[in-house]
Amino acid sequence: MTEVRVRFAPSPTGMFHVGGARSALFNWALAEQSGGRFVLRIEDTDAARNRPEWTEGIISALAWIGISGESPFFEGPYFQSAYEPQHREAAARLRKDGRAYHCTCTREDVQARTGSEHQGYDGHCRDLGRTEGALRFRTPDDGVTVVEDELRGTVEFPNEAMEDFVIARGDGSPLFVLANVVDDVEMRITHVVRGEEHFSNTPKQQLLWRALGHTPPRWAHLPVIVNEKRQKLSKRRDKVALESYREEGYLAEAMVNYLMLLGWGPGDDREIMPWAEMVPLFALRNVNLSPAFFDEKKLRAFNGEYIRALPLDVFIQRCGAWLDPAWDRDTFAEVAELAQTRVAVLSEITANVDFLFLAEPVHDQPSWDKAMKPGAADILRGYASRLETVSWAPESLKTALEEVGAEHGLKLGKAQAPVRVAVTGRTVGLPLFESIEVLGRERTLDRVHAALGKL
RNA sequence: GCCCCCAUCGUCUAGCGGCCUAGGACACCGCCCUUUCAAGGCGGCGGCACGGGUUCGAAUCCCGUUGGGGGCACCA
Repeated sequence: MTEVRVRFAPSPTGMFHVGGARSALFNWALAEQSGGRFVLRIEDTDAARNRPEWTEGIISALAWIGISGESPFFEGPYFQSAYEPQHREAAARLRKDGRAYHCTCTREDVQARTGSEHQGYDGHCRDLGRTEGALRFRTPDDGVTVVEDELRGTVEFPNEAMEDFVIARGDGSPLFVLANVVDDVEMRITHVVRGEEHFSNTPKQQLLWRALGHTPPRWAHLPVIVNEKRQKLSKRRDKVALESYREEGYLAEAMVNYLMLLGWGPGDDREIMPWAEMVPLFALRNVNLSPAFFDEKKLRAFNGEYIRALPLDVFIQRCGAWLDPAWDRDTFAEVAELAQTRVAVLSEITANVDFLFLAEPVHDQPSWDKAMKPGAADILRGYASRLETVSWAPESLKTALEEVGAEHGLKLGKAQAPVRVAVTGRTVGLPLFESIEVLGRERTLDRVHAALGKL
């Protein structure tokens, strides 16, 4: 059995996005489960739109989700631009074999002749024996081109609807459709697993594979990922950059897990599943064919699951990047466990613990108004006086506030509100008495008095 | 306009002719727990787009309709 060689071929024309990540992951799973190879090829032949930082972005984003040269299944990255000689050579060969011909027609010429902007090229230059102009591939006039897609089965494309397409520009530079095929041939790709947006190109590419004297690979076209409006995710419209999710504090493990579930499922009732368990289960034939909506809410839920599953020390370490470097890590460690069930994305850690490190709690007027109802001053005054002498532990701090509340006919739930806002600045947050314990007597008293002064 | 694909709760999916009174997850709504908020537990809401066939039997197979999506560059 020949080795499975899949590829992922992004073009560095923007931030690496979640759709690409899912395609990469599916390919990665295929390579890993079969002991094959995952070839990364950067299609950098559109100089006008490429930028080196996009290339770096792709590579680092892939590494983030576990796809990198550290794995024996990884091969590359190759850069398409380096293969231009081969592309030109292939074009020349097709020309020589009579499979392609030069054409000097402009778009306007063709439209003028066909009288329609929807009609494709009319084959005008086919037999004119031109020696310059764009190079067009001669497509069959009738019959059908049959594509065997791993997900959709046999699909027939009428050749009548396929124009003689351009494979090289007038200046001889190769076009995507050609370069892509030549590279795949060159890199001995056995399975082309890519987004559905490439499906329409497949009959053309298959014709090219054959014209070049090779057996086409197995094709599999993945459904696209859509936004809430059911349209293909767009870099301009939608939040799609993997990097932005990373920066928000999504864990790679959660992202990988979620992405794998877009269009595919392990088959049982489990969803939270580590990569290693998914790999042997993954199969192209079980991939759904309809577009999947990228639901950030669900991603969030997954991320929360993964965060909670983290050992405490790992959680503490992972929070590091989101905490102000000036904030004391030992202090943070004291409340980290309490925070762990309260953050769904790591960036949320800040709002949970900032009160411990800031000179004054964050100023939040709505929270203040909500908590400082009439009677709040009595609670704060009463609690302040007990704070002077109470034994400094959560239980006694709690009892003290319960007593103050009781004096004013308030249950703890009500009585804690003004104290919480005075101490942390917010109406919601970590358990109050543990927070106070860590904050310390002096600072707590200062804050309660400060609040009293503002009332 | 032309070519192609797709169709199970709001969303992601399980289902691959009888195990389906259609299962799970997210979201949403209750209740419990509770110092706030989470987390956790329990429960609820909610779907096979429609119409024809095939079959003893259809969410599952076929056809049509409708609805979505992708593609039609001297871009990748």
